[in-house]
Amino acid sequence: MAGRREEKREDLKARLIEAARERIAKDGLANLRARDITQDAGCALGGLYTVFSDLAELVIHVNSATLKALEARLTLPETKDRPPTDRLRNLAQGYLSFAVEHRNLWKALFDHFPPESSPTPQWHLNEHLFLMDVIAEPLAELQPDMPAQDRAIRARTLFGAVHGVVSISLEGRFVGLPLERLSREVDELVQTIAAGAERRRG
Amino acid sequence: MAGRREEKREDLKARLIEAARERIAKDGLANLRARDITQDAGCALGGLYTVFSDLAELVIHVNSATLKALEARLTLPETKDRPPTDRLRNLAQGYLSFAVEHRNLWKALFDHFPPESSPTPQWHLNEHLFLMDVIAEPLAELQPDMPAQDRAIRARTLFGAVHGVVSISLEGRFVGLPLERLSREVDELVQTIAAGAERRRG
DNA sequence: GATAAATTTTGAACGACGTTCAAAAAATCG
DNA sequence: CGATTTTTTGAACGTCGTTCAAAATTTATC
Repeated sequence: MAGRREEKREDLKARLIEAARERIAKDGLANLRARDITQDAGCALGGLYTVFSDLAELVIHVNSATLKALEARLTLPETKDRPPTDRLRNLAQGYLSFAVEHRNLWKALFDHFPPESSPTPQWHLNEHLFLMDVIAEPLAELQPDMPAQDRAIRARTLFGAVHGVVSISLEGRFVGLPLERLSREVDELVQTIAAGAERRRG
Repeated sequence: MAGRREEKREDLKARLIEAARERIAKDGLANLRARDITQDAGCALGGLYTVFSDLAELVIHVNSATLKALEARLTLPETKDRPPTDRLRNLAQGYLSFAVEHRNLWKALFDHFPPESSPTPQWHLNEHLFLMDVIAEPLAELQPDMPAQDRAIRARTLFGAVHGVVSISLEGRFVGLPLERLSREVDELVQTIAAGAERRRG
């Protein structure tokens, strides 16, 4: 009967994360309430604070799950041996469709700012890095002579550009575009950047 | 003694906006408190609600002022008659430096989501459009044959790309870049996109 | 200028929230 | 089974945005 303690604790933790995940997916991060989560998870209000230090830490675990789902979506072997530009285009389209299909969970990735009292832990910051890696790989084929560090920075820039176009559209601060048109804009952006990179190669 | 009423009302409104602006600039949108604002503005807590329907509406007025400041920064006649690509590069650098110099006010532009009960008014949504216009102008020179509507969409994409790169960096979700390097990434991104646009012209 | 009526300003009070912690309940041990 | 430790509970606290009856002030009337 050893480890039964830890097991129950992990079970509660998982239930809380799942409850929070569903609430965020349905109503958005801004409408997340500790009382709703604990009710859904079947524990008392205080139970949440026996597992997490605060609500922000729970949200980080939800975001961690979202990042894993995004990684799964972006590492499908779909276009394993296509030209690097096509692989980048595919990544961008995958990012766009993930954002559209899981809008609230995706938005929570960027809308959540933990209080200064408990900043984002390093393990979660590191979880973002796969994004850079999946982008850097096709980039390496496009510009084999670029130093790895420059390539990492360039991957970040490419991600930022695609992410910016997607989020400007989905946050609806400007006039909304039909998804079809947004998809084309993203695709042309990636092609343009990829062509620009290739042109400088060698 | 006519209009004295309206005058006092407008004065209180201005004091509240300025107090909120200073609080956001110093401590960020997330730390904005109605009690702090009214104390700074020299009125009672309830006074805020005689002028604005809620705190969100006051924030919109602060964001309106920030957008006007950004517009002023981006419409300096600095590079009035330089090639269109240089003008785009200049706009991007101006956007970056504005974001760096007024980080919290700039962040508030994108972190503020009014509740569904009182969505962003049209007049404020319209205030964002100058951004599209200042970008569309050099784009028109680069691709004179592109239909105006396509150009408007393309301007949005270009803005989104630059904004994304800047915000990914300044929000510190990934490893931070030295400003100098960030500036170069933005510049090369704009040059690449501009070159890509020009290549397709005619 | 005194008094009444209308308007503006005030800040205590309210409900909702995240968080805490003493007490109750449950599990473990001798 | 009683004693002791551990876990779970939810009432209570402090803070927040917001409201609104009452107080203060301004305006109107004579």
